[in-house]
Amino acid sequence: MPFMLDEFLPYRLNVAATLISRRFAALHQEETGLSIPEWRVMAHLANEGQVSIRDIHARVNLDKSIVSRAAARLEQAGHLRKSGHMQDRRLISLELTPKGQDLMQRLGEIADAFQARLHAELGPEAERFETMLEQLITNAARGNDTAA
Amino acid sequence: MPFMLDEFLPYRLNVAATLISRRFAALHQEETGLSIPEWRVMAHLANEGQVSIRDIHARVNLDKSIVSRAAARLEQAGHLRKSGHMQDRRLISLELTPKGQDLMQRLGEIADAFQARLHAELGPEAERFETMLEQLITNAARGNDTAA
DNA sequence: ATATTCCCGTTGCAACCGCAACCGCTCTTT
DNA sequence: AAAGAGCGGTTGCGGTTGCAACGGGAATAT
Repeated sequence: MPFMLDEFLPYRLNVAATLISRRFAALHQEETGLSIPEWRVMAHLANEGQVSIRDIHARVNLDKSIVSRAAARLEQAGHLRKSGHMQDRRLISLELTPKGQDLMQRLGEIADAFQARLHAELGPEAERFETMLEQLITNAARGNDTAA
Repeated sequence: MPFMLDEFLPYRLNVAATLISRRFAALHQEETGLSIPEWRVMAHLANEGQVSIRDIHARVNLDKSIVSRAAARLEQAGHLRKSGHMQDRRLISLELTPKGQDLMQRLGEIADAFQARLHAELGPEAERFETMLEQLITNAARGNDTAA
């Protein structure tokens, strides 16, 4: 049994992730033009209100620098506004502009529809799937590496 | 319900994929130094023998150019050998060198062990999980986009 | 046989990623 | 209060990605 690449879980996860992301991108890309990092920043802002870069970095699995640059692009595009934090002047408060809120409103619907579609395709066991995915993430998150 | 990013399947798939890939990389990186594309090319060669670039491209979800460059690096490192195809001189035959075979031998063991470990962490339903993952992939593969 | 079309692999290029260095600000220590 | 350590965000840089264009080779049509 020489080892089969396409039965290898990491490989399949990667393939699934890129394909699904492409599908999703195809649904909103033309309307929004957002990249994946930009989309994540927007989505996080949409239900957190005022947030700093480091918060996003900690929450959505993106490097500081990526969040920083995504935010710069989004500000440039008029989707969010940066403002200084007054207690701690190192921090920067990010906040959606009305324009950004509108966009996310629309995008949220697209995302929800897509999510529903995926669930439908997965059938009744979609919930199980999500749970196990969660399992994988948390296991990997706290370095399950050297331990045995 | 403002839309929760971390219940969004594409997002979670992406996070899971990158984390798992990181875990796997940590296990073999130091020994092999292979990047993900390189690893895929090697793995495919390991159980296909002589293959052309386009075959790999079609099988392992990588752009032509990426396969081409990965192959160049691997040849440079002495893991594979390129040779011209004689029927069709457009094609290039890639083949593992003995050194490359040794590496894949070793790497296959690491991969199998990791796979086993993941299955253990997922518990008895790992099979179900794999099946549904497959489902997602095939659904996405043949453009499930515009079809309402 | 020649021209047109198509295919394979490589390369150019612009964008992006990840990491580390950096600068300014805050907190702690003394 | 001054110095040092620590934190937050940006920027520089090497390497990678993805796409489109290219050049050589094969296949088809006339």
